[in-house]
Amino acid sequence: MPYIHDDTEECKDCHMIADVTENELIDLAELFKIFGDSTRIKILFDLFHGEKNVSQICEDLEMNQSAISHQLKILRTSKLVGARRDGKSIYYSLADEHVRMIIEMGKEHIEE
Amino acid sequence: MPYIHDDTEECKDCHMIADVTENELIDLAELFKIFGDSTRIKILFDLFHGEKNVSQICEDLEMNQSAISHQLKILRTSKLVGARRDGKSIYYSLADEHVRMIIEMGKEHIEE
DNA sequence: TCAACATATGATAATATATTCATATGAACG
DNA sequence: CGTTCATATGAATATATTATCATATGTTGA
Repeated sequence: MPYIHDDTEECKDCHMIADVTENELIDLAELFKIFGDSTRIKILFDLFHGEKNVSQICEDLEMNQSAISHQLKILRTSKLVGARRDGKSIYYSLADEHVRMIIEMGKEHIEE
Repeated sequence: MPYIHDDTEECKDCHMIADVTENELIDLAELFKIFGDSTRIKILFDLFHGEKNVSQICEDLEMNQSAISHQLKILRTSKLVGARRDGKSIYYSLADEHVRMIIEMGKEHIEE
């Protein structure tokens, strides 16, 4: 695979983005996969408005609590959202500005 | 679903990105889903270097032609790549700069 | 401590997705 | 026109993913 290298050595054949290894590409696909589900993207979008607890997210998306929790776990594991406990509730929020930017970027693409 | 509206009317409850409808979010997830497969992202990445025909892509990714063609069809349908025929070969290329930017954005997120 | 509430988790079933194999289409050229 | 090369496509299988149901964990306050 000429342009996808096993390590991060300088590539003799190409000069653009030869520093991307196969594993990095797999990670990248993994990241986009997280955004590629409508429930998860609705959750992320819901969190654009600030932090929310699980019950609020369930109400907003009109979905059952278990489904939401399962997806929140995936988002947490991928470090796309953060969580903090306050009493019985757990509040979720977007992890960083990248999340916002990636979504905005996709939005722009679609809106054309 | 307070923050996800069925139409694009002005929202009374929120002021940020209330112009996103549920269908737009589904489209957005659909777009990210395309990037969320390692074969497709390798193809897109391969095309960063300029247009290539199917055989070249197969060689670069070390994958069989049918698998590549199936994924190219998905990329074509989603308008992420363009295709032109030259004799017996069909040359594929990235459709626009957004594709490049979305990938770069994800790459940045990962590299942190 | 126990009941009530909020959230997480495991198992299951339904659905979606990717790859492979076999074959079809389509172009070039003798 | 028939063969060869390049690509596309359909069917089948294997695998991954999601939502649901039932239940577990953890927190609060009586």
